[in-house]
Amino acid sequence: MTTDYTKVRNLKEIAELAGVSTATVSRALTGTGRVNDETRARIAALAQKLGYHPNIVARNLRKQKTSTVGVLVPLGHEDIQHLSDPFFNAMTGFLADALAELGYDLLLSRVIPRDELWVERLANSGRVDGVLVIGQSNQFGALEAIARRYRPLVVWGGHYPGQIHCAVGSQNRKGGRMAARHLIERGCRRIAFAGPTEGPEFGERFAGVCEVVAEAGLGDGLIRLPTHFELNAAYSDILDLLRATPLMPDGIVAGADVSAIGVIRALGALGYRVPDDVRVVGYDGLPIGELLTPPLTTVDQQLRHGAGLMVDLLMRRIAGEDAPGILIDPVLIVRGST
Amino acid sequence: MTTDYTKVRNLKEIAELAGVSTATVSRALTGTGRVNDETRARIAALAQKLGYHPNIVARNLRKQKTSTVGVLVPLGHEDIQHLSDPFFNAMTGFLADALAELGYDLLLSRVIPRDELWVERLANSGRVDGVLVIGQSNQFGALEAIARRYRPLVVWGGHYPGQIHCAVGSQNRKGGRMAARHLIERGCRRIAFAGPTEGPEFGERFAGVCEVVAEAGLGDGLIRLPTHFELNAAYSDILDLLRATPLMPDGIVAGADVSAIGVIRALGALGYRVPDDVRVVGYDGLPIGELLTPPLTTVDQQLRHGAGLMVDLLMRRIAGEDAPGILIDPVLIVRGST
DNA sequence: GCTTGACGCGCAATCGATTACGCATTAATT
DNA sequence: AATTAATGCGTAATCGATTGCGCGTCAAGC
Repeated sequence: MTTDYTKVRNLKEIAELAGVSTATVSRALTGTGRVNDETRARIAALAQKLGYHPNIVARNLRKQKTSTVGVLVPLGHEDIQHLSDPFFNAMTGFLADALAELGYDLLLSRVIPRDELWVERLANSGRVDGVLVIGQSNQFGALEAIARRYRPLVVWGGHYPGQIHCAVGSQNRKGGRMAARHLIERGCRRIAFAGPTEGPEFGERFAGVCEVVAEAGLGDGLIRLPTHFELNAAYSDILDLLRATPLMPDGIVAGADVSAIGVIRALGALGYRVPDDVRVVGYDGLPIGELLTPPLTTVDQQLRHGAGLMVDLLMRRIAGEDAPGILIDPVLIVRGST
Repeated sequence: MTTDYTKVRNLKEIAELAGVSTATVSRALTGTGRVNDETRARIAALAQKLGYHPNIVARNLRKQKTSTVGVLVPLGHEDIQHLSDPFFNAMTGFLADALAELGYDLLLSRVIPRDELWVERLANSGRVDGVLVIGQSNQFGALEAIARRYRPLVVWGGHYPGQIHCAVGSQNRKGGRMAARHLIERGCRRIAFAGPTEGPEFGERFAGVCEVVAEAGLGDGLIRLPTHFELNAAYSDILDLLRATPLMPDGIVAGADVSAIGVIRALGALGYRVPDDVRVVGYDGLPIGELLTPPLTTVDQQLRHGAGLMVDLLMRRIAGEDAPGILIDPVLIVRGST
């Protein structure tokens, strides 16, 4: 079958060529409504021959439905942070897989939230049926406000008392505890937490570490190493902090795998060996952790599973159901870095 | 300022409340056309107060322009291959960064090409101003046909004589040569190529390796280890192939970094040490290569730069210019695996 | 032979915003 | 004072597809 590729722009042109109305062409091509089989076949053949593709924008406008989901990455104050960050990357990849499975497309938008409206601008733009947000960043309040009036919204992040917005995430405090306990079991006595301590998720992880350290009677040895999130920034931060610290840690919990990589590099640069001199635990369970030198012990948030849950919840919310959030049980994966 | 969030759905409602026509509201909010300053301020305040957001779908339909770029990942016959593959992931991340820089959004669509229309379905859907395709896969012919009638299209992939579609990629044959030459300089005498050999890009890389091996008079030692692209599949493929091969290679060029990781794992599983027993070179220059055990020597395609070029070319093509493709000079990054 | 209903299809409204055109009103010009 | 120009804003068409309503035709039912 040859294809003509005459410029067929819309239904109307096909309708004229077929000698029917646009309504009939629409019904014939979408398979809805009653159309004579012969007519339908004729129209379908014509459309195929002329290389016609429906204008999805027009369809979306009319149907008020898009089969597209928006994915937003709020960058908070970390302006440097890129979408190409391994965590966001892994997450968007998993989300894309899960959405593709259901025939949904993914509209990716990086946002630097300046006002309370950063979600709604996309949500109410008519371009998406629902919105997924990766990370609560410093936008917890904004997310609460938005969730009150926009239902098809699912966030990757933590759960807090009275929280309104639907979130999927791991039990951060528990994860923090697991990491700290593991280090103590390995014999560490001077535990440090490295990474951002702002934001609800990091804050909880840090809190979990604090609890365990205190319970073990090692409170005096707790060292706080506040760093940026991003790999290179974390690297130089930690370098400075370790040089300055009066008390060198023998075990470090990093707030994220990406930070852990920075930590391990900095330790290497300062001549410390991992895990011999200092043991390091990450947090996230990124696929690359397994490939590192040494392979990274980490608190696995099971991101692929989490992405699947997010999409599942979102679909139920798009359908009108008031699906509640879910917490994932973190799993400690012990590898070479401890 | 309090925000009401009465359900304001469209311009019309604002127009009624403001006592003006929708035309005026539109002009006031977009800043086009002549509107009295006072009226404009009044309308803007009202819109802000009521939490109004324009319906972008309607705007796109009317303006025939979307500020959105489609990114397509053709999966060829590799049905297993996910969007979460590190290569696609890195690439989409870089593209997202470059597009965000220009205020464009990214519509991600995974495609399994069944017919010649997989690009046009998106291109002519009215949802995007242009299309980026990551990888030529087995769709070279289809891309040629499409490029003939759809201009705002840029592909990541190779260049071939008479090629019509605009592509950005590295000089694959040259890259293959660099990798092979490096192994020979390191003393390797039995060179293997591991990875897919189908598809234009891999084919050229393989060809480059062949040339150098032949020029060095080592043609008899050339070993071909055809594997799948994906990490785990490559791992098991290469495991079988190495067990079966009569001639064990002492240097392996992998067609891609992802394949290289599979190769290194398989070698480890069989008790070979890298680089002591076998040296391995990857191809791509993925960020994770640096973090591997051992760090991966690789032919760097400079993906971030390439993504920037793709976006740049696409913008020029959207503007009507007939921008030609560009080839990136690959750079050999020597690390621990050789 | 008349009624009923299924079928096939067209008419026209609709989704929400943009914009060409034109009509008043007011200000500037000679 | 008359003419011209600038300003402010409304009317209505437009982008391209979907769909409720209704009309005509033909076959089945009684």
